[in-house]
Amino acid sequence: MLTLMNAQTAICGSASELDKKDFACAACLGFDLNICRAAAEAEAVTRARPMGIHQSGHFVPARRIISREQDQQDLVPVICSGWAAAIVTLSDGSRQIVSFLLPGDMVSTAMLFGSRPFNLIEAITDVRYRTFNRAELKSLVCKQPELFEKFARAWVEEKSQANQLIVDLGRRTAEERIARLIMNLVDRLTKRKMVRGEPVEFEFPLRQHHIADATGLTRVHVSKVLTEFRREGLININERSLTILDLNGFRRIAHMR
Amino acid sequence: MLTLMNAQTAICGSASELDKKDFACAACLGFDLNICRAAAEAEAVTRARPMGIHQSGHFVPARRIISREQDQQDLVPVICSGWAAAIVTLSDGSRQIVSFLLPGDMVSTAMLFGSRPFNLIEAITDVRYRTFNRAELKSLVCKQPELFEKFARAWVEEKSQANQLIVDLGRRTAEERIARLIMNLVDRLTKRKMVRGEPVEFEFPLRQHHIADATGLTRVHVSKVLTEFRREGLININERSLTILDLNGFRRIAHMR
DNA sequence: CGGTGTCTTGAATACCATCAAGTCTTGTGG
DNA sequence: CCACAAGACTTGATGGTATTCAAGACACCG
Repeated sequence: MLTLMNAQTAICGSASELDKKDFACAACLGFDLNICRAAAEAEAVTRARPMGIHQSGHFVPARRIISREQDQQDLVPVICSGWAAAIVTLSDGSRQIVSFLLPGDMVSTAMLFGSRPFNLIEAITDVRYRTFNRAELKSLVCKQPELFEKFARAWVEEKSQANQLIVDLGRRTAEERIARLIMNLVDRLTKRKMVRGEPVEFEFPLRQHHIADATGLTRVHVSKVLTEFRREGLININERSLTILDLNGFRRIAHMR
Repeated sequence: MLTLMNAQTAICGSASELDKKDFACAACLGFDLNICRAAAEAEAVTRARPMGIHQSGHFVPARRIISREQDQQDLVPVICSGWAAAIVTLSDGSRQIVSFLLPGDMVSTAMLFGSRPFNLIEAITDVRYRTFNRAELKSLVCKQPELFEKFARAWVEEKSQANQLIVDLGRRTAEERIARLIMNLVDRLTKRKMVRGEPVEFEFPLRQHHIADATGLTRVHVSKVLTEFRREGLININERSLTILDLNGFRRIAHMR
């Protein structure tokens, strides 16, 4: 049985490059949000009759695929560090990003029930993630009401995000979609304490093609809108970092209509 | 405590017009899919220490609102008969239909966890629905593994539908979106035995503005695409009934790309 | 230095929205 | 049952928005 401690050593990739803290739950940026703590606590609670979850840590470099549609039917991945994207690819090669995954995010709550994801997960930055055994995690979720509540909240959040994206893609302009995507990321990153304030500024590893795939636009048009935002002094992007210069003005665009 | 039997009498609306069978679970078109049977069985199982769910039947005429964003925080509605839509309204009056609700559908599995829905539910046809007490239903779901599995499946299905809609709105043409919407409804109605085959034909109460709101298009453009479909001999719509004349041709449009 | 990937820009085009009639349905009250 | 009004659908003209295509600027890297 792997425990939280020795899971940190069960890593694929060059050992020298990997830093222990990247898998240590106490240091995890998504600690308060994610299920690792709950799983660890559950393990502690049930130690009378030890009931640990099989899990393991993994490393994937930027731009590589974490899991395909058919992979890992019985494993539930959780992002420990880095950004990833859940992507649906159409037969003509066009892509739609269904969600961005940030540290502490489960890839999808539906995976707990063995839903065959028809999307693939791709690393945007270097990503460290942890996988849990699905059956074990599921039975633990059913037994631990507190853990169950955590999943319920994650599910509600996931559905709300999906609904918002549907409305954005169906009824909003290119400017609104891009502004809302950024504001959405600001909100989620703020919860993870990954945003420096006054002015709002944070690591922004997305390429324009990521923004295009997430907003249903083309790369070219994303470029035009972003330069327009820059020209108006709303935001600034460079060196993989995004600064919101005029927060109110930007909010107004994101919430317009 | 209301039971399944006397719930059928707890109906708002003119009693004469309401037919008992419209609420009778055994006659419910969504019987195999929905939670009513499971709830009834759970009641039977736990009769030693009776543990029923407070529920009640309701009637709403076509085009009227079933519930607003803030309504019914502690009630979980399930459609018994008729079609409804979950709609997000933007401040400029434009609307996006997030999902169509068919007999046997829960409005959203997320409601089980008290998620404040930021959309409203509107009846398309006359609708009969049943509401369950949220807290009671939730505790029942946690206790009954079989009921839990049913919810899990509904949850997975709901997420899958949402993801598909995201891809359709983000990356598909008007023709594809409309064709896929129709094929999606065919699939869901087939499961409910609400489709006559050879050629495929079924009750289709949607107005063109419903299709427009669901596909992110305008009413005018929906009209043009539909007449084009008709002109090509793919489908035929009249008298609130839709017939697919060229199933393969229509499938090809829906799945293209 | 060339190679690669990212971003930018402009022009041509496809797609869809908007506007404006006009026709056809559907529902309602007399 | 008819007359009328409101709503639903159709059609064509026009314009806007976003895509596609093509070319060039720029940085980074071996």
